[in-house]
Amino acid sequence: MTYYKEHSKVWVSVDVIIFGFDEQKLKVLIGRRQMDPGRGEWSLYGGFVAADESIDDAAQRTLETLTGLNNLYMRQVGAFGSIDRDPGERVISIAYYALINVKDYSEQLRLEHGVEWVDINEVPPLYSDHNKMVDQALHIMRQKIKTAPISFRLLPSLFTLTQLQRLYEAVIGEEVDKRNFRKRIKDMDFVEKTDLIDKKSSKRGAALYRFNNKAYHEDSNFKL
Amino acid sequence: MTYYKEHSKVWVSVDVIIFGFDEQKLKVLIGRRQMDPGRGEWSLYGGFVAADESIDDAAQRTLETLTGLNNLYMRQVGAFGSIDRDPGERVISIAYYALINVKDYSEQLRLEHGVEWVDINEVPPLYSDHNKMVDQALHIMRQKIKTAPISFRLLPSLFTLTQLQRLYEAVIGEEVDKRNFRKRIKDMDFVEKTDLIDKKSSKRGAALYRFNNKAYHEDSNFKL
DNA sequence: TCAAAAGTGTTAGATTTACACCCATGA
DNA sequence: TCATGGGTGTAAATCTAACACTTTTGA
Repeated sequence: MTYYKEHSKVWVSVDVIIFGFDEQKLKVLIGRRQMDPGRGEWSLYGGFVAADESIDDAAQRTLETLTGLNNLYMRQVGAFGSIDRDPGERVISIAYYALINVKDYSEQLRLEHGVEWVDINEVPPLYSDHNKMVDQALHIMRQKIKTAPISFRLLPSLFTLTQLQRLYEAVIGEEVDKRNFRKRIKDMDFVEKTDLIDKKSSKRGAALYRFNNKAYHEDSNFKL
Repeated sequence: MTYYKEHSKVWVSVDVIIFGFDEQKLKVLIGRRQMDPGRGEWSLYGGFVAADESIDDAAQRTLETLTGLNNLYMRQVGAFGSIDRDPGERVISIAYYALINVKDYSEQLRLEHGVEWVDINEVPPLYSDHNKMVDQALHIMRQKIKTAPISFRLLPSLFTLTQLQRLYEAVIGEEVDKRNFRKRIKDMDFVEKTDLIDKKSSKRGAALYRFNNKAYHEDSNFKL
């Protein structure tokens, strides 16, 4: 195939913006770069795309290496390809964002990889164009959370309506009216009230709800 | 940088979904592939990303090579990276969509490149994953046209409200009410009525409008 | 007993939708 | 004169937004 050979190849990597929700805050997982160039700078977690894997598989592998989890919600953000975005060599990177329930992430694995949850509103300057990636990922997620049931990927399988509302507020960055919010949730038959009570958050206790994915697929009218 | 060398490089290309509006139809520009593999198959127009250009520049260059135009609206759709998406070699491709006023595209250049406008509803099977690219581009454009003034990139600088409506209908794929549509447009002060009359489309003649980009940026309330 | 979070309806205002006729003109 | 596309307003229905008090219970 001499046709291809006229052109030059480049390294392609993936970078993953991992969102989590904890202590009423939306967080993102970052760590100090362990290698040159940029050693010691705050950075997203990433990896190179191998010759024998798709970019989606590379992202999945990267995410699983870091978290030990392989069934997380993940979507592409886009490709980042300035010539000198990587100070070492020409590398084109494809960003993905993933959603995780913080409690599902083994503290041991987190420490082993030296990554930390930082508040989305307090992200420090990151290596290369990683801040841009985070901004774009957040922008996409903000749209998505209004029209698709992704909130439940960030919460425990049982959650209270207040938790759901706090998460929603943390993502869109503004507060919403409690009664109006609950009204909208009650219209969604696939968010089911259980007869379990959460007593951690209040003395009175709050009803625990569950997302019924099957019911959602039968009648997916989602609108927040 | 031995760190990079542990990994393998791949070819990266760009593919451009060029949308145009003509004869009340939304069209996309495709041609027969001139090279192996896939010679003769319908395909998007694309090109390889060179070592010394950003992916955005590669897309711009590709678009300009094909159209001779360099100030078109263009946005990234996303990266496509299945292992065997290209039957020849491993190539990761980044798709972009561009908007063009069909009248601005030199017929001579079009013929030289052997590309054709086909109705978005009649796109034939395309090379590799190009149909998927077109679908995703269209999906993004459908969202975008409701919240951003991109319609005007597909129309002549002077246009009638009926043209604008037909374009909008062609993009979203359904008809809308004439009076309600015009009401919404009249609320946008940056769509300015000129005192020119278009006599081509009707005996009575229709007022020609113009998009005032400066006025838009001063007060960008766009909602269709 | 009181502090703290859970839970619950109504109303006014804004937005959206549906709908039908007259106008100007060239053929 | 008539066929064709241009142009215009109103009313009902729906959706959205604002708003405050009672309940439960552990400390």
